[in-house]
Amino acid sequence: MSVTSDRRRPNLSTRQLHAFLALAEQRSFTRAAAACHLSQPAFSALIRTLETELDTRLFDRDTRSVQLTPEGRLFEASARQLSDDFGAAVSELGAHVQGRKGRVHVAALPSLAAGWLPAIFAEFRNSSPGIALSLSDLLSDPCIELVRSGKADFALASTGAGHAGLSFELLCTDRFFLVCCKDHPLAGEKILTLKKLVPYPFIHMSRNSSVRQALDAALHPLQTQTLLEVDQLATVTGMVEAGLGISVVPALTLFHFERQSLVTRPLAVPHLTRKIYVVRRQQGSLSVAAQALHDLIVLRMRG
Amino acid sequence: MSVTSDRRRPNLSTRQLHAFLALAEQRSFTRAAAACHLSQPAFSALIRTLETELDTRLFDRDTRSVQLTPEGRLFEASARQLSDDFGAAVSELGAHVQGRKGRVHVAALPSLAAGWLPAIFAEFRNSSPGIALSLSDLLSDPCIELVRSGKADFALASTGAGHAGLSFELLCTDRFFLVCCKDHPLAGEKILTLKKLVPYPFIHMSRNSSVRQALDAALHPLQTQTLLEVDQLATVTGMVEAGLGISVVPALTLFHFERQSLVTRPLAVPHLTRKIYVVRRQQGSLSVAAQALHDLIVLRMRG
DNA sequence: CACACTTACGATATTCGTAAGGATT
DNA sequence: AATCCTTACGAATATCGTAAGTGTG
Repeated sequence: MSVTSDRRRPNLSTRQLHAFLALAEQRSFTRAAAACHLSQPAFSALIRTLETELDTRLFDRDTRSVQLTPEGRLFEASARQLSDDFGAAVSELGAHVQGRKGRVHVAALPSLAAGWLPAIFAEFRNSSPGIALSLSDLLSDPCIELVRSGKADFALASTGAGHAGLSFELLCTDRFFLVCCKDHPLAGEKILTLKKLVPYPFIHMSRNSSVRQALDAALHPLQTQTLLEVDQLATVTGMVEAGLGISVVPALTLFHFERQSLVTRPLAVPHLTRKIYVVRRQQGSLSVAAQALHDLIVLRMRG
Repeated sequence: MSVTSDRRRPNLSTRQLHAFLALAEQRSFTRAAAACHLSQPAFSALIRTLETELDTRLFDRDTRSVQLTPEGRLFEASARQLSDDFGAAVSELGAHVQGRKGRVHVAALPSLAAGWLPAIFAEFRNSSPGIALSLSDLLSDPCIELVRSGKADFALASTGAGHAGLSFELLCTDRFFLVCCKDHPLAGEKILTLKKLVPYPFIHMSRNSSVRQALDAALHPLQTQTLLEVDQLATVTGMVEAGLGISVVPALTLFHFERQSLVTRPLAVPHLTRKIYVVRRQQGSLSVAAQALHDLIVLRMRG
């Protein structure tokens, strides 16, 4: 029976590589064994098994001198390279595991991306400066699509619809506020119901925005006087500030409306909420970096 | 007590690498175990050990699906590269060990290089086409210097002087021949002694050649009529053929004198010999390729 | 309940360190 | 005699395969 199997896939370990290199440098079993924290006979056996597995004498050992054979010298270059590459791979992996390196791609609704996330990102960047951050500030559906395709690690979106393969975890329930000019009749109202709002001209977000969808659902069957539909919250700010109309937006967007001439007032409409979900793929864990950012987001929102 | 030592130098084996890659491809412990010729639990333990040593979960294993974690995907690229590099290094080494690849640098006296070695080299090249051959055709001293400096694997030279660190193994004892024109008075002599030669004009090799040194030693105290001293045997051929004089050369150089107009006759001078040695460094073995060529040279000369 | 991974466990192999052996200076 | 590598050997450790356990569709 032939024993060619050993030749085909010798089982080498990094310890053997390290031992080989130590011996090549020290040219002494005794010193190299000490450098490897091994007894000298154990070290000797380590080298012997390496030579057996490679089916070659790597060292000429005269009692008085130890030196590489020509084949050993050939292997030395490979061994050094391999050892370095191993070290680099392990240390790269370690950096990712420890959160010192990595990349996180978050998809989030524009309203969150502009107002609430910046502080979170700043805090995360401060504690994990080695993590590269990407943020896609898009509407719910494109956000979710980025997660599904694997381009984003997770999303902060508002659709609760059951997408197969995705998991939706409720992050928070966003209550709505009236936004109007300081001198608007509604600015002094104690209790703001939807019925009190509808007589006034409205600046709306476009229909595919999460803000608008939550609002429309709550208004039904009331009708508003829609003065304008816009895509960006910043535009709403400008329009309302110019006195063209009022608007209704979730708490997390109030960042856009902190201005002298404007007033923001909570609505007394319990069922008018926008739910924000953390959306991620159902199977497959997050990277260490993504998990850390996820945890921070959840902590700052709920903790 | 902290246990950071495992993190610093994890002991990985090529089997673990191979197992990892098999599982990453097959996405099934059962199939990957089969591919590695292991029982499934043993394979499972192999992966667990790898994850422990790297201090990371590399696979998300739901009972129903197995897939890489983000960190696992990161490591996959490194693992594939490392596995390939290992294979390349081992196979390169194997090729050298089996004599399918390699390089041999021989230093040899010009007289051997031109006449006797070509057939040897041809035979060696035929049986070992992957071995790159170098030949330095120099006088003894430069040949030996190439060996001492490690530039040549071994030399075929004639100095028996004791150089420290070099070993001299007698390869053959070269007897001398008269070379003269077919119509020269000596061409018909039955028994050729040195005394019969000295009256005639001599074409000599230069004093630092091995041929000349052996000859001078044997002549003493006889004196020859030195017509000319030249460096190359081929020049001797031309001079003798032109009828300018006679010469005395070792058997291994007779290749130069196989010509219609010339006669070569053995000398009856037992102590006139040139000894050819195989010179190599005392410690340190020859490469597989060099050893093979060495063995062939010894075999063809002595066998 | 069928399938796939994990845990349990006894048997086998490997690897360790101590101690003795052999060769060279 | 001193030094350095190898061999011998009992002990500790690791790894294997079989079989039982666990969780999910």
